[in-house]
Amino acid sequence: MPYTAEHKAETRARIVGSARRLFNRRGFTEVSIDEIMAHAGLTRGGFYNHFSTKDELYAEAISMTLECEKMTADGKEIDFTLPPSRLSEIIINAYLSDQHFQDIEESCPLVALPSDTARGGEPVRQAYRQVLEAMIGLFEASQDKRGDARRRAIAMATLCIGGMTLARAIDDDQLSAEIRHIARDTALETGGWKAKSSALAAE
Amino acid sequence: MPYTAEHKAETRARIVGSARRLFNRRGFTEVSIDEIMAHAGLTRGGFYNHFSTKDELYAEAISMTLECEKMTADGKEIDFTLPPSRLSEIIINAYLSDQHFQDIEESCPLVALPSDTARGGEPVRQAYRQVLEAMIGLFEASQDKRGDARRRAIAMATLCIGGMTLARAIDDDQLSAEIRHIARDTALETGGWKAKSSALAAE
DNA sequence: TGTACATCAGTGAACGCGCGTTCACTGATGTAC
DNA sequence: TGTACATCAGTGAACGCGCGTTCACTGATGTAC
Repeated sequence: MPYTAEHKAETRARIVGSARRLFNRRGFTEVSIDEIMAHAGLTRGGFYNHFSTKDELYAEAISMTLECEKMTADGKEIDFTLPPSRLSEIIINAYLSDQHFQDIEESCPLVALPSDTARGGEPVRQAYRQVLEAMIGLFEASQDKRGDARRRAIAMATLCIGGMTLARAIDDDQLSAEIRHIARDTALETGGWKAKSSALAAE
Repeated sequence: MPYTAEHKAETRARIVGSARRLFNRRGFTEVSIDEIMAHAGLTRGGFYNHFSTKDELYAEAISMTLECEKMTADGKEIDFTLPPSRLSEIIINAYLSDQHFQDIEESCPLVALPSDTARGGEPVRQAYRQVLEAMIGLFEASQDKRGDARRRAIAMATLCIGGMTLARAIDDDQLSAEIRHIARDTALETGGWKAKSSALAAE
């Protein structure tokens, strides 16, 4: 067997990674297979050695978030061995941060691609749900000493994703920051943490 | 002058309305000018008598929500002369309802097109912001007897839009309903109203 | 009131272009001997 | 250890197709006389 299985897996992962970044920036349909392959250092035709159709790639580009847990906060990698409560607090702050607001390519797909996913087929929407459930599960684990854990976790996730989605869609950076600060503080309060700067966020 | 000015304005409005419905369902770039014109009862070429480019249409399709206040709740038109507090309560319930979840074509563009808008030019993002500000303003007016009115209003808007956006993106109707119920109840509580069915929403 | 005319909303063929996908190929690689 | 070979990851030209936009046109209409 020429070329190892790892070689093929690595190439495949490189294609998915390239697609993820391009999709985050421009959406599923506006990115061509040509571009995805070029960014992965390959040429057009080879795509079909790894995927049978472009649609197949959408779900993988979203699911990738579950595998590579290389999320960062303040430039440092997030330590996933921290206790759930501390971890969730860090994630809420990172999620609605300036850094996540600006770094579209490395964005969480839940923020970058909700409309594209809603119009997509079953596999993409399943992948999107799985990433969302992972986020909700993480928040829920941080609430185990309080009642209504799941309810709070879903409210927190909605505030994080919804807040950043709105911030990205509008043309006014000041309003974007205000929405992100309020979403962050409300999510933190919902989870039982102290809001960072409610007064500052209002102006 | 052949054809009245109203005739041209009506045709133009028909094109924008046709575009609005198609965009809500499939997004900006996946809808062709051919389709938009056909749904408006016209042919391809005439488009450029009304708009100089396809991009110009995006902003108008979103702004349209501000003009035609024909929102409905439980099948009835919403009465915008109601006091702000009662009006906001009705709108939150309508926003996260089954009806709004299912009726994609007549959807609020804030839910249907956030990703498309984030990738769009300045005019689209301005239109999106104006519709969002109208929603925030309406919620803010309902809070005038309470402190932190704007903060609460932005949290309510984020829960409404974020909750419905997530509900539309996933492949599990039960989880969609759970998210919508929790977003609705949390928004209602944030505004000082009674939640409808917190217990039921949890399961 | 009736008619000739100028206007311009609407038509539909045509343009260049880039897309997703196919396919015959090529050449780097691991394996058998 | 060295070599011939089979495999298949990757190549790039080609396919049919639909897009946004242009343009010469046509014919319904309001207006001037």
